[in-house]
Amino acid sequence: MADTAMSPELLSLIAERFRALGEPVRLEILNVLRAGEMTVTELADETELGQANLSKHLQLLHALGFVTRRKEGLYVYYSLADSDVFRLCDIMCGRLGAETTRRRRVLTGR
Amino acid sequence: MADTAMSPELLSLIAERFRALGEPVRLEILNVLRAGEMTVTELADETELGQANLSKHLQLLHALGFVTRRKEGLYVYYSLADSDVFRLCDIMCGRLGAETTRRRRVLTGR
DNA sequence: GAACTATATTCCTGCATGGTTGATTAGTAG
DNA sequence: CTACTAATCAACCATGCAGGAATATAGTTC
Repeated sequence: MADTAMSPELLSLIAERFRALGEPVRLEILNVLRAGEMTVTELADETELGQANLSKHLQLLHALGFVTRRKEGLYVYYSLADSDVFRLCDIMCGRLGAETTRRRRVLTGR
Repeated sequence: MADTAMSPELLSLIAERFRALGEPVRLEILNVLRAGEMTVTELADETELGQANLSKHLQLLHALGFVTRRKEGLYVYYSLADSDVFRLCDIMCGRLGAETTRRRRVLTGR
């Protein structure tokens, strides 16, 4: 792993996943799923998203491995694949906190 | 932090930061900066990006606290603000690895 | 002052993608 | 079989944003 390691392909794959999390509604979906597995309609209720729209987001999250699907009769149950998302969010939240202090330091004249 | 914690505002702030990393060229910029602080033109050489384009990406990365700036004479030196980005990428890479094994398991018939 | 360089900003174009609506496919119940 | 529901798919529109060209700003040197 020298300086300029990281092939363009790998960077694209990583970016693709970050981008998937770069949409508030998708984060919300994942956040709602913390409560446990849910059907699409339950999720639609919780998130106030249109069904088709929600379905598309779920396809994407599933394709990228953020959620798992389980079909049972008429229903499809979605659930979180793992807790990585929240580890990632925690780091981002830490950054937000740091940003605020930094900004305050600037305002108060260092 | 109950079930449906996470205000929409917070979700947006987090998403905004994920989205910033959801662009291959920005990841590349950050990756190149691992070698140490650099001027815009040096970065332009390394990344093969246009100056205006690069500058815009740098503004964004700076606004979100991923890089720091230091002006010296005519030059502006950019450098990584911290190593969070790579912690984040590491997690994503871990996910990529898991994905591959998962896919392989499916192909080989579980 | 003028001439030059490095960086930032503005404007424009094209593409990617989120959201909606309406069909379409699975699965159930009668 | 038909009638119904859940979920996905397809086509569309509107917005956002990456990229590039031209312009503007800051700093240097003469």
